[in-house]
Amino acid sequence: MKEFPPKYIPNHTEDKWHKIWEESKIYEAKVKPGKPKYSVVIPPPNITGILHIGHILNNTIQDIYSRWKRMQGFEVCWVPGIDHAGISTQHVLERELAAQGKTKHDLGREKFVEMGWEWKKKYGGIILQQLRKLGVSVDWSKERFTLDDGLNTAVKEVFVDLYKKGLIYRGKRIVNWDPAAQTAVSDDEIEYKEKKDKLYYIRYYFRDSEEYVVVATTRPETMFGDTAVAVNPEDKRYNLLKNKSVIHPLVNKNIPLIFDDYVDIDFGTGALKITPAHDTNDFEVGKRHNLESINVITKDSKLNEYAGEFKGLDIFVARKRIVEKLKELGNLEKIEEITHNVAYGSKSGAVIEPYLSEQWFVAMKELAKPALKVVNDGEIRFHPDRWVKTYNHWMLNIRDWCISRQLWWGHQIPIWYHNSTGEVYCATEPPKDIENYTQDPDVLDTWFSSWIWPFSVFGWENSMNDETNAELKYFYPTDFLATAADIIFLWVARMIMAGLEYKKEIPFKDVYFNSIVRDGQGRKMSKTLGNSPDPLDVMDKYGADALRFTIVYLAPLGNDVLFDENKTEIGRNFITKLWNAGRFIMMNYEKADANNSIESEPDDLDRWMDSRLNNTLKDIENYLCEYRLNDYTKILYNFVWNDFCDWYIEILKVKLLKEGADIKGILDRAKNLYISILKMLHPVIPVVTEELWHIITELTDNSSISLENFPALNKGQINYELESDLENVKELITSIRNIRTENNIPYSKECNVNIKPFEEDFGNNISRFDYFIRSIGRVDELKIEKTYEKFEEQSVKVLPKCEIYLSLEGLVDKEKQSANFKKELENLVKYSETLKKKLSNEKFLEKAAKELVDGEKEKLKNTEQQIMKLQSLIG
RNA sequence: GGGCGAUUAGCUCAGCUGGUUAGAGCACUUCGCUUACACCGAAGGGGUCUGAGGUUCGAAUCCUUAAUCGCCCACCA
Repeated sequence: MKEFPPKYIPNHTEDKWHKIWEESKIYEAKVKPGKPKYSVVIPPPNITGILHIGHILNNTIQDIYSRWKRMQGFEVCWVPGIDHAGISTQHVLERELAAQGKTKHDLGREKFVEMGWEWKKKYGGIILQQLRKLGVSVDWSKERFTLDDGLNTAVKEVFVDLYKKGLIYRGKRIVNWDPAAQTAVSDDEIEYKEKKDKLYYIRYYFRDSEEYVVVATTRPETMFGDTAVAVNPEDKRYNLLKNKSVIHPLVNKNIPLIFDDYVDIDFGTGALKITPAHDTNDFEVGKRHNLESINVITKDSKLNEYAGEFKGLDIFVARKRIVEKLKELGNLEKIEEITHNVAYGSKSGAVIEPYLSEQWFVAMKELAKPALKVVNDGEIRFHPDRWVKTYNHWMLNIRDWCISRQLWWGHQIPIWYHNSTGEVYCATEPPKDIENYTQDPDVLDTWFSSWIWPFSVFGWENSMNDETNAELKYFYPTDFLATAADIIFLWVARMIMAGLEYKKEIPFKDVYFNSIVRDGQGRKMSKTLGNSPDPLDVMDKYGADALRFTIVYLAPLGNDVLFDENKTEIGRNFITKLWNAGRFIMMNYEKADANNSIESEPDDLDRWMDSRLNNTLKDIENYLCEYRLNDYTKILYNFVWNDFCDWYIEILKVKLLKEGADIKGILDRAKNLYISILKMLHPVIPVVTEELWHIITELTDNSSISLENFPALNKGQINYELESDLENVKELITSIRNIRTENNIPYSKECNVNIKPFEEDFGNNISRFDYFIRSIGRVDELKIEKTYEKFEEQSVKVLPKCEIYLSLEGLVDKEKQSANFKKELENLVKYSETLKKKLSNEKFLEKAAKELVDGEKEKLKNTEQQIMKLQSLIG
């Protein structure tokens, strides 16, 4: 027998198994015709990212399903990878250059991109390295990068195809401009924050008149782009002013007063300046009234030549100067303090400017239609399903997707312009006479490569290789996607659209939106708050399995998780308990050698445990199918701790001590149960179960529990009657212990106990278990008989089906006991009254199910019997 | 402004399609080194389920409404 280590040392064991698993390539997936497959693609973490607690939850969930399905005989393929994260990475690179006093222009595009690849080589895989610590069973041989050659080919193919279908077009639109990153960003990359600001009321005078209209603005610097002042046509105040013009306060020009429904009569003065180039709504108004759009701000948010004397000033500086000037000129009516939402780039933190520019767009309406259908028809299922509503709302109001970014790091748009004719050339390869063409300098939004992730990772490059690619054919569509709900539009919806467009098939069947992890006070984890514990530290301190178990245990489907580092004790303590249970079983084998007893048959206790095990197995299957992962861990936690350790092992101790016990037989049965438990737990705590399995089975090769079969449900072993008998026995034992505690009887002292059942049947039933009532109840003599006369020195407890008498040689605390009786009696009387009331209700008897009524009658009978006994004891 | 979710013991949460004298873990109290485990064992105390209406024989569970907290979407100068 191998030595069973007294303590589990996570770090060492985890490193060992992670290495063995990776080297023996057991998680590499192959095309196996005829064998069912289960495939998952990882949500590729950002190249610039580092592991946080959210990743732990997300990847543990994927690992649980991968391991579970693998143990159920599926060919499991879980593809890892990373995202090139356009804006973030460019930001990091530029910051690095800035530290050397350089800009990207000093390097030039080619060198800059090279620098990106160098950086990727050096740091890009950090997060995947960190993920290895978690013990994920991904197929490392299939690792992909959203900017690798294969992805690049696929991205170009999709772009060209959509362009040829007319779904990609170029247009001059107001986009969200990030002046720090100097690129367009999508709506989804913006955060709104409340900010205190000033609202400036400015007079626009009518020509040759003392009359004026007042408009309010928070951004006076854009007024050089004003091309109208608008009021609502229904607004009586302005009725008489049709066809009039006002004078621009700073530029000597007329601007028309126009009438448009968009203007809110009740807000401010009811008049609004229209600056089409710098506001989305103004742009729409401008289009309706054929107004000119004048862009007055440069890409780096300075005023341009339209601003006259203010040209070249940063907009925030210009704002102050312009206000001063307006004051001088007498055009400033007043300034109000207001709080409003301001848009910030979620990556750069800079204030986002609405900016008019040429960008590339994907027309989304047609792509969205089939994608809506598959989700509403249930072909793709969301968990929890309330996200379908959110999805529908967005998809029905979908807007065209701005896909061009003015960056260098990313997939450059496969568009070339003829140098002299300006003709547009779009193809996956450059034009032959490349010297006459210039490629569009922009790159594609990062999500343009992410949205084809589920099929591009399997080698999809174009519709041609679609047919011939065996991996793609076998593994697509994938089965499961676990992700955070905040990228439902950015990523999930778009993957569905791309999958349907290019594979004519959904990209995944089940989507699990995992919880958002918050800190102990419910605050979002954030760098600035410093409330996000480093998962590597936590894993180092408690073990990766402990963290995995804890985070899943705490994460209910659809709700947030409040995570505190010290909560990891839940998982750590559980693992220790599991470890020691195994250690106990193995320790006892030593005693088996000298033992020459005959083989024993399984007894009621074994049958009870088999029943509990299969019930647990049944629940596990349901929970995992319903994506209730916290329930999966919870039920195992309770099963192992309560049923297996607290009762089964405790009773086992008694059985082992019995004269002539079949020690080996008893332990073998326990060991088999324990191995089943290890397998049931393996998906969530892979390393410790692997280690224990090897110790227990004494396997020394590189075989793995993760390749074993998951325990199969045997419904025939479920025995509710026996389980309820055991519940009664447990209640009896608990009551005996209770009496002992109340009378301060030391553990070492055994007592004599008489159980007086109200019914013969009950007595017969429990007398089967008398040997362990005696031993774990610390009972010397146990009598179970209906007729028993009590002596003086005894303590009594009345249960629903029997009385318990415990002899005390010493003193019985009679006062305490009768106080207890009275209290109990009070409760029972109250209870019996509610039962009586219920049972005397005609309608209840008439309408409620028969079993329910009978159940209530039974309860009343028991309760009244208890009451009678108690009364006689008091009296 | 629109939508979604939450509100159950001191804390964190279970309680699925209405019928349990409302459960768990942590914390708390009192014992306890007993053939694994003090990261442990035993026994206990503690809540009427945010408020108000309603449906029902019966509601923590369904409906209406209010309050509080949180998230998402839109954004009015």
